[in-house]
Amino acid sequence: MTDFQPKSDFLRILKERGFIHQCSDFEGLDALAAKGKVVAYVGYDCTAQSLHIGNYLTMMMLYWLQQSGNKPITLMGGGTTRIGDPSGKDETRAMRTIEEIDSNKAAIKGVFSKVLTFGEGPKNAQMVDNADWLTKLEWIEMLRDVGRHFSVNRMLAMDSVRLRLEREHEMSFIEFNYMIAQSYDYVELARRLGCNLQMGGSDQWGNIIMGVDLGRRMGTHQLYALTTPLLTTASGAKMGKTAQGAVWLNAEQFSPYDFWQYWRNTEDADVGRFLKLFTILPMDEIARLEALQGSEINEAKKALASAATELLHGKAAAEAAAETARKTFEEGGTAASLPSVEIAGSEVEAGFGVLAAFVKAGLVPSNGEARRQVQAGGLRVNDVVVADPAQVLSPADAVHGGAIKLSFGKKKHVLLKLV
RNA sequence: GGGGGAAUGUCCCGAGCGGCAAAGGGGGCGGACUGUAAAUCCGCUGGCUAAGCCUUCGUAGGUUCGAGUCCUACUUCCCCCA
Repeated sequence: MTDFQPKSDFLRILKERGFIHQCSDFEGLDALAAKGKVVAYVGYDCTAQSLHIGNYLTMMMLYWLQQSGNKPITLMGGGTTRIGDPSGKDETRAMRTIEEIDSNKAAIKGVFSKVLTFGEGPKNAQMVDNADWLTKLEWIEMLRDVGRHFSVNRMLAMDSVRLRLEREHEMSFIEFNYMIAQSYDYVELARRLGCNLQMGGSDQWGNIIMGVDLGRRMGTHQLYALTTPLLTTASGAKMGKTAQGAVWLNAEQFSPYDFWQYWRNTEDADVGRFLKLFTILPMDEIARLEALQGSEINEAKKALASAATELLHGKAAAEAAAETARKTFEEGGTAASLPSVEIAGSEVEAGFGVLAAFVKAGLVPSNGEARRQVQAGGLRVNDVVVADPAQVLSPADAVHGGAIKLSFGKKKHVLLKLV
């Protein structure tokens, strides 16, 4: 890969921005891309109410694909999610109900239009759902047409299966079939939409390659595979995890402000890499930001946060988040746009315990945790450290335009609004 | 089908002579230091109407003043034999 010099814009951009981990055939794919004839898809699981940062990476690949004159397809895994992908998992996840999957699917769909342009045109993005064909298959027919092309010997050698077997962890038959379903998806999309490239995370390599292989055996045009590297931070942690959980792409589950903060807190060593992967800033601008040293790197982090947030949540949301952060951190003031939680004024008049207030604000999960944090000096009311767990809040504390500012640690702030 | 072993703090791994809210580690959170970074150091890491009370060790019973620890049955997983 390192010595391959792509001629097409698509692969050139992906390569210089660090999206490429493995590809089944660089030359072949490059030739197609140069002619704008790539129709690529990425499959998305419907296991949660929102996609997360890992998915953002493949969405960016689809973005560059479309920008370079090719056609992107987003595949909703309405069918495959009913099976459950065993790749990279030690144990079977809880089975999801069909209602749950459908509800997740509905919640996820909207996010793609933030980055891709959908429509009927030949280069417009298209969304499909594999439930449309997978749920209609006939068992015997499926075995004869598709099943005969799969070697169980090879399937057993796949990482997703082998690792389970080696560790003597259970793998049920339904999961064993996941790769067949995914391979079949690829062939189906090749036939229906002329799809010729499947992209995904590096853990999907095996599944994708199986699809390429199935296509050859079933007589489709040549199919290609392209994967991105596993996302980790410079210090080795899995990306996308925060105190609250995953970094979701839906604003309802992870606010634009939190999203902005997530990128703002990037480790120094990751800034350049993330700018290339998660923003569409031009490469020379990234090179300039990357060259910053010492505390100047903070400028690069702000640029990263704003650019990434703008792409996903829009310019207004990104600017608001940046402004809130500036007031909060650089001026030490209180921005009215900090996340807020409402509380009945009457409740506070009667005297409201600090511990309960922090729980109410959602900053700590329990009274006990709040109590511990008081001991550790981690809680502040209106920027004053809470020293006494028995402290009581009153309406007089609502000094920020009818709100009390509660802080947990240095970075998490919530306004408790009296109503 | 027969024999043996294992399930622990609902994030994970993992110790646990009958007195245990239960060792240790990872992870996480907070504090100090900084640049809203990393590294390092310190503290915390079941709930509550909190010097007390309540609920936890696969499930259900039992023995005992007292059970994660002993007994019985059941569930699940692993290993060996057939």
